[in-house]
Amino acid sequence: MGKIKKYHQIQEYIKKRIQTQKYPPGSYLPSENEFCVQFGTTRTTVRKALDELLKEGFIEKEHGKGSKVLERGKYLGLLSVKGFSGSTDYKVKTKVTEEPKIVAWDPLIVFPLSEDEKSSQCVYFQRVRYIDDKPVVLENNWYALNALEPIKSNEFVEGSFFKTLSQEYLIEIMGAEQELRSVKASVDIAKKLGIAVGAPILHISIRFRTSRPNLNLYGDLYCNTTEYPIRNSYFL
Amino acid sequence: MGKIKKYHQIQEYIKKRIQTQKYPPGSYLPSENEFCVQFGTTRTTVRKALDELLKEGFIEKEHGKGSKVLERGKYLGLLSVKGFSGSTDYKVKTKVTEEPKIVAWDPLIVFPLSEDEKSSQCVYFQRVRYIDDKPVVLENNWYALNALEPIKSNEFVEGSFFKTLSQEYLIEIMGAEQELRSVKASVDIAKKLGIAVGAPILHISIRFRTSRPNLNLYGDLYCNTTEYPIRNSYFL
DNA sequence: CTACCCACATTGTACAGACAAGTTAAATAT
DNA sequence: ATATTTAACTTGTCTGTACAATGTGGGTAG
Repeated sequence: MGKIKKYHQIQEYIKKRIQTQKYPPGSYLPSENEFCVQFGTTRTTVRKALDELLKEGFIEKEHGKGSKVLERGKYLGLLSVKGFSGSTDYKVKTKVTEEPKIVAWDPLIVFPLSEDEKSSQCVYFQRVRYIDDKPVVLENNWYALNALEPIKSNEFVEGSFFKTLSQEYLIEIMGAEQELRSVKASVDIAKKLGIAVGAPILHISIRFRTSRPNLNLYGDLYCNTTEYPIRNSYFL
Repeated sequence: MGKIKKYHQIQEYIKKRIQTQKYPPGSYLPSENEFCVQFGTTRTTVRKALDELLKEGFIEKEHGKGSKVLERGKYLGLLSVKGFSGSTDYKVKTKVTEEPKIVAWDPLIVFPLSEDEKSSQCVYFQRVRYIDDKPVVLENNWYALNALEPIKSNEFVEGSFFKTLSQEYLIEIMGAEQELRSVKASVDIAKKLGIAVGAPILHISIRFRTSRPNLNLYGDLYCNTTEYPIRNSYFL
């Protein structure tokens, strides 16, 4: 029985307005009391909704001031290249080296696919990340065609695939699993990253779980960590 | 001004009893109403305390049943070797190769030390983790002497340094930052891990932040990921 | 004996109100 | 004009209550 929870309705309403930039990052939400009037409820319920958004990382609260909309994208615990998003120091560029296209699943993927996924075809695209005009990360991406249509790279919101998912499709990252290996660069990867064959490379296999049922994003990253190590931080 | 928050007192009371095994893992806490009587308060306040413990990962709640004490140690987002703690598949052993001793800070540490830490001496110990009797991880550890006394390895609770901190010193991990690099094995590391010199090795520099002010734990890990990749998962 | 139902304990949601504590800007005093 | 006080508004804490939803075990009807 899909029970309607009032706090959940409020939570989803606010979340949608954040995702669609009606409440842009950095701005303050209406006060708790204003939401009470708007939804005909009490602060207890509104605060419960805001607490959930807090846990999901959409907002932060400031005592005596209000609830501020956060910049989305610092996925807690997610691996990120040192300097990424702290983009003042480095110039980060992304080039799509293989446009999204429909292919068969690649056996490279180390995570077991669901039956739904196996029965579907697969959308694949490849990107290379540059820092200071030097290639640092080679990135292969896959997802099931029956869960999400192919998206042309020139339609990416601000060039970001994840931002596109959030703002255009209202899909959020719920979690991820990763496997990390240190390997020697193959000929192909060495060429694409401009390094020596056999140089030590960090290989990351990753599966993102999303808020859309049956949609997982699979990634296969090769990182040249000699100059730009991978960073990862998280807090409880 | 008495900034004592009632829910925080209850939260700390329950946390201490969990850490000292008065409420052992797997057991159920007293019901919310029992805590209400015990602390002379209402369910709203007790539930706030339990919500905090939920967020900290000490308990989980089961609708209609109660609040269950969780096994501590699956630090969200923490890197762990595949198979670690899922110890049914693999035999994991830890050998302390260098007993805790007082030394000067090692320049290997990539994180900036606080003034407090720099002015203190440093406790160092080294461990090697084995899976199926094969060495997989070489681990250097440091922390400031003025923040925590040296602990002999034979006093570790169940051989675990983190369990010792939690149960004997009531110190919890609050978060961590990591830097990951893929490097070639040096002569020393190759010997200790039983691999070829120059083999690709995952180098992890990590700083744990703890609930004790001024106490950070610094780690420097070298992982042979060819057979046992590093795993990392997290969920929102 | 089995299957069902019901009472009971537990957590989940929601309402209504009170006061504390932090922030800000307008009003006031110097 | 500047500094201080005040008032208004915000989020934080807490009380008290009611009912809903879920899990458990015992009693009852078959």
